[in-house]
Amino acid sequence: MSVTSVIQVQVVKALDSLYEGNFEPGSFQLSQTKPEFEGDYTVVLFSLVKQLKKSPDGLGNELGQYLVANNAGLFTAYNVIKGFLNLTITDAYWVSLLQQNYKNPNFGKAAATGKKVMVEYSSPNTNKPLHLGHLRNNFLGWSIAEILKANGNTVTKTCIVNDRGVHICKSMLAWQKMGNGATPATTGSKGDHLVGDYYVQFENELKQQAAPLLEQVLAGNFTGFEGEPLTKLQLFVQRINNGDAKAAELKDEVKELVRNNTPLMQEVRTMLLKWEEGDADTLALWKQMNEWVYAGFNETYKRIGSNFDKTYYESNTYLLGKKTVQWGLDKGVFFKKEDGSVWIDLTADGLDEKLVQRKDGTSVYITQDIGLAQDKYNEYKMDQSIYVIGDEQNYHMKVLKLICQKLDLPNADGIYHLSYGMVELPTGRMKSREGTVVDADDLVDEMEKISAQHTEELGKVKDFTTEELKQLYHTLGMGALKFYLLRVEPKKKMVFNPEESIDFHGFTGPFIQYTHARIKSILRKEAATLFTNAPQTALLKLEKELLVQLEQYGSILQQAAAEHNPSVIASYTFHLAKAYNSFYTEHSVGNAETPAKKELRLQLCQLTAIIIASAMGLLGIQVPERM
RNA sequence: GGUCCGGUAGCUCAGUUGAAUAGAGCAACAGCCUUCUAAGCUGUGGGUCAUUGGUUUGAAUCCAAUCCGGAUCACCA
Repeated sequence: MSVTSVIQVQVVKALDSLYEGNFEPGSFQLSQTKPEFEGDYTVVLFSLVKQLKKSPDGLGNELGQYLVANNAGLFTAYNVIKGFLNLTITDAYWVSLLQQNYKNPNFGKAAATGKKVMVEYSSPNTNKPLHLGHLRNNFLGWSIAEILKANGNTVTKTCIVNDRGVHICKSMLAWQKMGNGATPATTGSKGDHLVGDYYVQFENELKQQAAPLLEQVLAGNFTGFEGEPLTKLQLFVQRINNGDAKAAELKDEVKELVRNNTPLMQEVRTMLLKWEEGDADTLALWKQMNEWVYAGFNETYKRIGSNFDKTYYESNTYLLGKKTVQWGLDKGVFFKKEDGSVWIDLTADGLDEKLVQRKDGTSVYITQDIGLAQDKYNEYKMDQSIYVIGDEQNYHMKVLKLICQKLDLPNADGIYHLSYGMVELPTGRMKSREGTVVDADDLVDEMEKISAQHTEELGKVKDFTTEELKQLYHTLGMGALKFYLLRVEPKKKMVFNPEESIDFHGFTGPFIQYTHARIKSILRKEAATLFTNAPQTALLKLEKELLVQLEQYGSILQQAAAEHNPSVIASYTFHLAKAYNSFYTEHSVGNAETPAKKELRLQLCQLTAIIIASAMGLLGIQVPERM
């Protein structure tokens, strides 16, 4: 049980015996005492003052006296200042906590709850390599899965690979037209990059084809267009020419319509139809190119430490929602329009009418997602299903959950969208069409290079073998990168400036890794004298501050899981490392004043190292023995 | 236009279930290595918590309005 829970219980007991009323741990606030006051934890008295109609001073003193008198092992002193009751915990309590846990590798982690959770993350398209945005997604998904495990849940990590559709057909078509049979082997390119290059080539070609057509359309010549696109174009162009305030947006719409009317896009659509019909040549090419991509992805995943228990492929799941549509119609949750298309009315919930099946009978994105959600549940029967997806899909995920709830699916209430903000450049969003995307492989290379540079400058590991150095550079580079992306609250968008390299000082991964290496250096030297005396001794200020922080790890793990927020752990671990470093510079472990002091400090070192390694592990970050 | 999210130090961010004088890191400046790793430690300066009004003993935090930035509102995925 955490210290705060213990205190809460004792305060409730005290209140019950001193006053009339119904008290529970939630009746008052308990917080850590601010450093400028005497004490460890503080009861905020205002809510009780109101309830009991007593003066803050009177209540504080009565409560403080009672607590100290009746909990000799727990409280040693109290003081009351302006409605705050500051309580000092006995050193004996802290020391015994340390002694019981200093070699417990599972300190802070919860026992099994029997709950099953699925975390879906990464979910790449197979037409281009992973970029910085995917990294945030991967790190978040992996980390939240581990955090949930640490809280006693059974977790399944999954990935849905978007391996079919217009996007991959674009790469396929460009490769057919311009590839001359190039393969990763003949070009020496990583498979995902090779396929991505053809995607870029397609987009360039498309741009060229669309440019004269766009000019023609903007000049009012709509030859070659018919039906709905024609009506839209005529309207939009007219509005642009009339100086509409939204001219820029309208022009984008026009551009999109024009692009879709080019011969190249016709070819892509033909190819997609062939794929759907099962055309052998098309399927063979599709399979071949996807395999190149998977080989590339696997290399990157291995490097960044992403892994999945189960991988779904969209080509296998995209038809799954179809039978649900009929079922939803039968239940009266969906309705059919005259043209045969199927919809759900969400206007009562403040949303719109949403299409779930096209008039031609094919299913749309949301329908596929409903189908996949059912499929997942049938196989895993999980209590919660977390989707790590960017915030541009907030609306989509809201709709998905709502539809599942209206269909009364057993998995519906467990759907949780872990939404995260985009990673932007100082110039704005990354745009693949404009080539401003920060490539994941390049970035990892860069981080390892910088790590090597720093390490060489400091010259502390000159005896390392080449292999050990390589490992260290990777550990440090990934530590810096992962920490950088995870230290910010997920839902906030963040800016990455490629000009300023990611830092290695201050609130960073390497700072914490360094702290760990420092501790290990001591423990290597002092291992022989470990723990022979009883470290019953009074705590110095910095010793206690460190210990108080160590104790909080369990609560931090709970908070991180409850909020689905790894940045809570990043923040905590940084503060812990800071507390350790302050302690370290002020007090010697090896040359401690007495043997008992030495042992106490060694135990502090040991538990700090355990928690740093554990916490960083939950962020997917390794900690080195030396650096 | 509707809905949602954000706005805190020069920069990047904590703090948002209301509570003591709003905190870190980076950058700037001043100190600290004959002693366990200086990727460290200690200190200084830096704030109209977007704005206005409200609720409250008490508001960065809750409510309302406004301003700024972003996302989304496809028979795309």
